[in-house]
Amino acid sequence: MAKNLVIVESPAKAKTIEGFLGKDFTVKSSYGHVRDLNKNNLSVNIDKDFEPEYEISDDKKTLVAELTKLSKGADTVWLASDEDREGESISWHLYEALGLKDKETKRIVFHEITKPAILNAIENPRDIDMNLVAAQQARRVLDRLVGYELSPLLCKKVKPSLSAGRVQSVAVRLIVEREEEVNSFVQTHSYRVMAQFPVTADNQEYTLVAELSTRFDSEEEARNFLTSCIDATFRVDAVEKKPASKSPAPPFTTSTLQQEAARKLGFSVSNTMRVAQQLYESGRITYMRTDSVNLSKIALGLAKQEVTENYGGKYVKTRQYTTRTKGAQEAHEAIRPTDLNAQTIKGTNDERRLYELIWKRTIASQMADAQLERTTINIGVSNSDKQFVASGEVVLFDGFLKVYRESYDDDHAEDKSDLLPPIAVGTSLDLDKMEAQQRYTHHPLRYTEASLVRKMEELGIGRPSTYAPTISTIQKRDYVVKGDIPGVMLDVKTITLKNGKLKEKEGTEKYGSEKGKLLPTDVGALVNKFLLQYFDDVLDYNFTANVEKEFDKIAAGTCPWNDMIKRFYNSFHKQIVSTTDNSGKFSGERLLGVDPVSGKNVFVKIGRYGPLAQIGDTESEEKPRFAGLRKNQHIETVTLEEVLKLFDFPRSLGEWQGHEITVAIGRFGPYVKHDNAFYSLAKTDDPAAIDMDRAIEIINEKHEKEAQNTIRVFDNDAEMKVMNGRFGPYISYQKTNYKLPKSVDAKALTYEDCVKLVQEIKPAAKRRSSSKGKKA
DNA sequence: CAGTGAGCGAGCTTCCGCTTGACTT
Repeated sequence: MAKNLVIVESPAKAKTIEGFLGKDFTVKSSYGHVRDLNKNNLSVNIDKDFEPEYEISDDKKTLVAELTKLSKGADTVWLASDEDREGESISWHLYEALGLKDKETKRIVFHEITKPAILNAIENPRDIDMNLVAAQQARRVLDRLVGYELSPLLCKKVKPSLSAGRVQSVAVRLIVEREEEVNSFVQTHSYRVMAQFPVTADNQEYTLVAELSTRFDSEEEARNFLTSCIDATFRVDAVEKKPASKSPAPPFTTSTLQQEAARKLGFSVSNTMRVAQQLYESGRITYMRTDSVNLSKIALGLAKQEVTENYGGKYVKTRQYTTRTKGAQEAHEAIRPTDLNAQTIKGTNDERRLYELIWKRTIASQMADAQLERTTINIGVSNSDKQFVASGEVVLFDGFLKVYRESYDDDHAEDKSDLLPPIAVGTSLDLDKMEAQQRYTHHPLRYTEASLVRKMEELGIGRPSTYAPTISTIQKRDYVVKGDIPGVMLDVKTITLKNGKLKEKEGTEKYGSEKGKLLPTDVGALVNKFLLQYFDDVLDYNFTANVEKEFDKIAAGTCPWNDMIKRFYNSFHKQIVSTTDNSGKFSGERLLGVDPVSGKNVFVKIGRYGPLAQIGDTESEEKPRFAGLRKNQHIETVTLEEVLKLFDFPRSLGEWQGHEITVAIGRFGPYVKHDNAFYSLAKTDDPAAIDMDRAIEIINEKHEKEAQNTIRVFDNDAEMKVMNGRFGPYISYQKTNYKLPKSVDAKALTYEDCVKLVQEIKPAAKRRSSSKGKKA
């Protein structure tokens, strides 16, 4: 057995490092944390100074046993987890879980995975920093207390199986408040005036496009100005040229990679991370969960060489960036190609595209500034004190722009590089055309996944490893959905002056359409309202930043961790108790009006299964009638008329093949029911308009599809079927599914084969009960 | 996947950060 055991966090890292060290070293991975608080209870002993009760995580038991065995046979165990709060804690948990001894344990750290860095680390070991471990423990306990006291309260007061936490609840708040900004936005309009002047200079024809420096509030003012311009003359009053330079963006961190991959490649945040993980595991890029913009010396040297070879020496500018991100821990390098000489790689389409993006960004970060010249031309109007302004930009030296240009969320922010004609002050200009057009102001843009990540990073909320999971959590809890906003058509008036005459035109233009945006659901909005009302301190945008300052004090050894937790918990727990005792159900109920048929009140609110409509008072003797709202209906905006229609279901269509057909709206949308079987309507179907013919069509379509997916049936047993599904062939037997191994030829199975396979194969776990099933 | 919704109350859920595969109909 090797004399030395090195433990790092990631298996890919372990493989690389093993190559740097000699045969006396075995390098293993802990796969992240090995111990944690028990998932099923609080596991923090409030009465014993908040002592946490740790246990080895279920999926780490065999790993810990293996590492323990290896450590017993080694002279020295090198704990080489990351150099940040979580990494220090991982080392300490390993120390505890493996039962290590001080004498034979050494703690080492490195920021880059290079041979010199590793060897240097081995020569400079230290002890585990228990202050840093305490800071992590405070972070862990705080998150557990907040999450496990708030979530049950939400379940009780709002709706079952909800959750709240330091990070997710603030993410939801951001989305809810942005939606409120959009809804309360008051749209105004103004008239923008553009003019075109033909110019001949250096034997070339140009069209000089200029915008009036002021806008008009009313149509009348705009018309008056254009009328006054019929007899006006135009003259160049000033030409100003200013040199400018642009610097490249720093190399990628997790957050900036997610943003750029979304803008340039259209990737979702989780797709970016999945593809990056593949690139990392195949050794193409450095670690993809990082908040650092730092590049290793080796990388800087390689980049310089690559830039020089491809573009020449004057394009080189070696730079080291410093992070400005709140709470960055910088345990890793920035995300970069491991081999900067490889401009492209082999792999899937997504892998190649993401890799090229990373390569370009890294290379560009080590290139010279772009040199520009910005020109502004002011054009005077003879009978007005107003001026037209034309501006343009010329690139004198492209520098890093040769390789890479960062994108912006707002397309309008892209710089326009109109080429302006060389022209002297005093030149008089002929007007070709002038146009005043109605422009509307735009509401703030809703968040995309990627812009939410940017905002969270700005607030210091969440970490590189949690951005993607947080986004999926708030969608899984149904606080937020990803969707499109169609926008509205607005009337746009245009007044044109050409050849000394005014012409007017009415048109329309689409405003406010958005794609792939995060939208709050009724539940999300209600939960946010509840939390803001009773726990505004935890929902505060600065809450995380403030507790981070306290964690820093703990890490510096100037404050005991449980003192900090006690201070927080005393007031927090009081709020929990008083809210539990003093507040009633929080349902967001809204009275829409009176049902004309029964004369009873009609409400909408959040029920046990989501938004619902209710006819009749809850307190009345007679049981109220209920109906779930449709997906596109919202508590705040739905009307009485729309709600009443929901009570038209279930609706009978008559009898077919001896059984009644009904159409109804269920949990998963509208459906047709026949002979105890359910058939979902197509998205294009209107449940109110379904007739007998269409219902039969829907039923037959589903039967055909099922027949197509059936590989084998058996005459002697209707419950045994061999089917073809999304994940390959499987046996369906007595409502349980059994996935067939690849070695089996599904078409050739006999009934006896199937019976045997059903006994051998572990049934496919059902998604819903999977968490429960594991435990039992 | 499938038609719930009050109230009662038993029993359960739930957090954030570190890591990968296993698994899904």
